[in-house]
Amino acid sequence: MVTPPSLTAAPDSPPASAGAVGVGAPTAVPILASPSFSPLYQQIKTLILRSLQNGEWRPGEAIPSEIDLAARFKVSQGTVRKAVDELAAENLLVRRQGKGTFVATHAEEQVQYRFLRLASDVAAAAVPGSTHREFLDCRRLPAPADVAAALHLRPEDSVVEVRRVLHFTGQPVVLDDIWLPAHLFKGLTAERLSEYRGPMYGLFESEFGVRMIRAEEKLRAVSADEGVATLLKVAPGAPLLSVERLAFTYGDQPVELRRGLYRTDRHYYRNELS
Amino acid sequence: MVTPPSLTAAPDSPPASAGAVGVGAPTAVPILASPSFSPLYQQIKTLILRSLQNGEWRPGEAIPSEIDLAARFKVSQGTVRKAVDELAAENLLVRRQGKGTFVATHAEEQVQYRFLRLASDVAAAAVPGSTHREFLDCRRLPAPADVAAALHLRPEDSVVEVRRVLHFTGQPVVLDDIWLPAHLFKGLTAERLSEYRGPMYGLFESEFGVRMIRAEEKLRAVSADEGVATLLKVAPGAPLLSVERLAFTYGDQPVELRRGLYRTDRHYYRNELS
DNA sequence: CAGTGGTCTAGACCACACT
DNA sequence: GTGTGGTCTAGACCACTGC
Repeated sequence: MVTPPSLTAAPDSPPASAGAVGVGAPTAVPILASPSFSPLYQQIKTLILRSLQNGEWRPGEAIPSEIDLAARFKVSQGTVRKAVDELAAENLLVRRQGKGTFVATHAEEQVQYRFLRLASDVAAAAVPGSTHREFLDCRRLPAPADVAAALHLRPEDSVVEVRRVLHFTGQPVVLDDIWLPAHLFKGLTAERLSEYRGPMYGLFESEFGVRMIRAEEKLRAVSADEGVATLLKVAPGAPLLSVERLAFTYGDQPVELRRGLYRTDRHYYRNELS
Repeated sequence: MVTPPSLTAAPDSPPASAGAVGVGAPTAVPILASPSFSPLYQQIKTLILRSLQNGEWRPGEAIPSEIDLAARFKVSQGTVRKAVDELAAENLLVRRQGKGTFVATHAEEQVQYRFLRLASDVAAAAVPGSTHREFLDCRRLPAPADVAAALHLRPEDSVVEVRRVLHFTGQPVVLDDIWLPAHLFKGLTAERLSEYRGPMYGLFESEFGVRMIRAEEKLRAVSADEGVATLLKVAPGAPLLSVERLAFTYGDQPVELRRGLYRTDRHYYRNELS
């Protein structure tokens, strides 16, 4: 008999000082959040996540080195490493050997358009050839019921509604309707959207401090109604790919609902299964 | 000066005995495949992959314990662990604490329909409610040019062509045309397909030794032609989701081309972005 | 050169599953 | 209890980047 199973409270466990708990002896003493066991590296991961959320490190910046983090959390470098590994696997951090570990961003070089899965039938490269964004509308309005439900808003909350068209090589391909919680995006206008160079999520990061972490999409095939047909320059009734996206920021909080209609006569939506 | 950079040939490196290379001293001595450096755990990963491909361990079976593998490859348990971790992340292996590490399979409990991304608008659960598979056709024929190209076959090779309809809760939802290299699927008939309980890829594993590892899909919206409309019980011209899948086995070898048409009036194709 | 992430080892202990 | 994967540590060395 040593310790009761699945409850390994250290006899001399110190009061939770800064969050994580150190080890006294050469043996690890994981802190226990109570009945549910949580490994040390998971707790470290949560702490790093919190710092990311708090904006302690901004997108694109380097976070402290593993050695520094290990000292700060009073754990071994290997434990920090495992936490960072998982955050990198979730695309929240980016490791660069010899340089450091950086906060992921949508507003950067290669990994642009992380969430856009459209590819061209002809162009070998992805989409970014000659892209043009046309913003048709940007207004504040009370949240429609379905939008409020998806974004976890109250019926009296308001949202920003954006409508835009994406053109590739001169052709309209994507029509997006986008809803954002108005209280998070004060001052968002069609003009600022038009002026900004780079992906929309980059602007959201730098101007509003809202970082898109992950998203869920629901795809369907639909027929173009007349208004949509005109905007996308297809015949009424033409088949379009409907992509409904719910995007989340830290803590699985939904912060964007997007309903897109894609022309798929010259492009396709690519996906990888494994 | 110790060793020339990026070329760390061990002075006493033994001839590649069984594959991996041991360490003489308490210090690791990674073998080098030549100019391109490859960490030890990557080499171990390749060796495990080879054993999987050779069928040394069958789908669903347990592979040797980490300790055994470490002894076999003459590396530390930690190095084996990292190799296995990556293979588990790629869904080739499944770790089960306390029990062992198992070869992933499509023919098993929960993880069934790993590659089917359809979800129902109503049913909370995924699809597997009341599913019925109807096989319309299964024949051998010379590979059409596009199919041959996708599957890396020569024009004179032949393929097995399968046509089937998937029904959920009594309704036809999916029409699939499937092409398989005939030389890998000798003896595949509509009857055997109908008799088999469980996912098609499960039958491919157990009966033909072909394991689907990953797949690429291209999605588009299309209009139903008359033949398809009849089979899926929709109006001609109705929008359908077109899903073209190329599935790969070990070594990125393509072994299945599938063209699916999905009704998306009561179901949708779900996807996760991160 | 120093600093960063990346690899590897050896050993201890914990959580889980079976018998 | 035994054996499995899971966690944690400490220390050594390697590879890459930039001063």
